[in-house]
Amino acid sequence: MAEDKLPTRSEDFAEWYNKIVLKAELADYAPVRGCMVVRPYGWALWENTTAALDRRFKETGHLNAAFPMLIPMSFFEKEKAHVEGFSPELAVVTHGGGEKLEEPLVVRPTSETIIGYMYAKWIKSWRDLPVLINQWGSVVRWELRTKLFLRTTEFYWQEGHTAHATAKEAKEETFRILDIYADVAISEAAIPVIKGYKSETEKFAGAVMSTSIEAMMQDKRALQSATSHYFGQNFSKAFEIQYLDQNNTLQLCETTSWGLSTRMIGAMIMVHGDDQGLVLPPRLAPIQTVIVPIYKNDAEKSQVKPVAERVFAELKAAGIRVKLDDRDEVTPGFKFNDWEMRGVPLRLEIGPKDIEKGSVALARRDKPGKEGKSFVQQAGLADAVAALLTEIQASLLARATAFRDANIHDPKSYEELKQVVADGWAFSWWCESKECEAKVKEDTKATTRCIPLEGQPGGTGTCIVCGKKAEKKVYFARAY
RNA sequence: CGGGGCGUGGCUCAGACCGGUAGAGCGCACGGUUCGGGUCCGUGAGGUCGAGAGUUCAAAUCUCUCCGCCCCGACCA
Repeated sequence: MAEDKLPTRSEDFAEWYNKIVLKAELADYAPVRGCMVVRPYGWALWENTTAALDRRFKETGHLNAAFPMLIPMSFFEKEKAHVEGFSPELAVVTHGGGEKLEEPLVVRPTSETIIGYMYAKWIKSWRDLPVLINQWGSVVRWELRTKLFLRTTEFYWQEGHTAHATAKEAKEETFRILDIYADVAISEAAIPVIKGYKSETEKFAGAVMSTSIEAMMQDKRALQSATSHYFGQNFSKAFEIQYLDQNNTLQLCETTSWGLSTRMIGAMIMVHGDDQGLVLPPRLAPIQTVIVPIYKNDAEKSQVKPVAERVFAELKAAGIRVKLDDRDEVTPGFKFNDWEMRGVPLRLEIGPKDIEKGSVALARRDKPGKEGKSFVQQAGLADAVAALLTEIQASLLARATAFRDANIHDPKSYEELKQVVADGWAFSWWCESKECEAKVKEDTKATTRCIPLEGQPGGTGTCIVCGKKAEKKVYFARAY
């Protein structure tokens, strides 16, 4: 099986990533260009992520709905920036039922247009506002270069679309959702993300303001992990989303949209994984604890098996996502490696020695080797396991945060910036001009990731590129 | 679309330069053996050699065309 081993992250990070996705059976290549099949283990991880998000959306008053995946081509032409942004990557249906269609239908790359159309129909009065709707589904974008989970032709996501009476409310909504995204990333996925504004060049096609959460991968590249946009009246003008206010005056709505996709799975892989394979955060891991029974003959098996089954039942009853690996055709050593590769946070071993001592052996995925190994009594095991899972979750976040902070630099000169973004992020004053942004990209391939909402030093400084006065500091990094 | 690499059982690849009727390891099935860190032995199933055309008595191998995949760049959640 040697040739099947993962390359190490330092040898070839891109190849390590591809192999891990395939080997851990998160996803596989589909027979369609740039598309992937999300396999059950990967989908379970996504479902846990979506559940965490969906709960928060509902707690903040949002409702789920479903809109068509086919959108009339003409809808895209109604908002100038939107069509310019998306037309290069549209998949278009030209035939239906054997006949050429009068108007081609676009396979949705995002649903602002068709939802905007419906909102225009539904919204008449100030009493109808706000409209807070989310949709779970998939979209298609004809990307030139794809990569499993990070950028596939079709990808799964949620897209929220809201309409409000005032700019203030719409902006509040934009940030409310950004906070939810950051909370899910940090407290569920254990990914320390940075919230911020996108620059003019990086913002969404048709947005007045785009915000995002940005995460640092282990190769120090940045991954935009979710976005939340404020549209002002751009889409309400294009689709005539209007309402009568309390003074019987016709007003345009203020709208937002926001999305988080299966890309988040890619972020988890690249933030936490190690050379053994996946490392999943306990809160989202499909299997939180795997039990590996150990025996070398039928006599031992008959002793070990009932205990393993009892422990399994206890953990399950305690609400822990637990799996009992009772395969007879492979050895315990094989199972250890197998579940490590699949990122299960905690392994629980039960063998003859444990039966004798009334104990079990625990092995933490985040701390391979002796450091993460412990022995605990079978009595009160569920509490001990739950506590350990909580600790692992915290330790993953702490480790990722330390890594991120160690790789964010504050270059003193443009020359130094060029050096640091080759293998890290730069946090620098920037005059917010497109020219300076373009120069950095040209010289280093790094782009502005976001102007962070928090952690601005205050006052003013001088732009790291041109030396002119700058109001804000921005992150420069190479992005996925 | 530009640059690079690659298409041979499920996977990783050998065979190609020098044409002669397809191999290995892993995986898979079955039997036995083993089991606290990727057991070992035996038996067996499994291949339009990416596709098409051409050259030839004969093509995985030579020629041409096409298709697909991966990596790097432009586009992007």
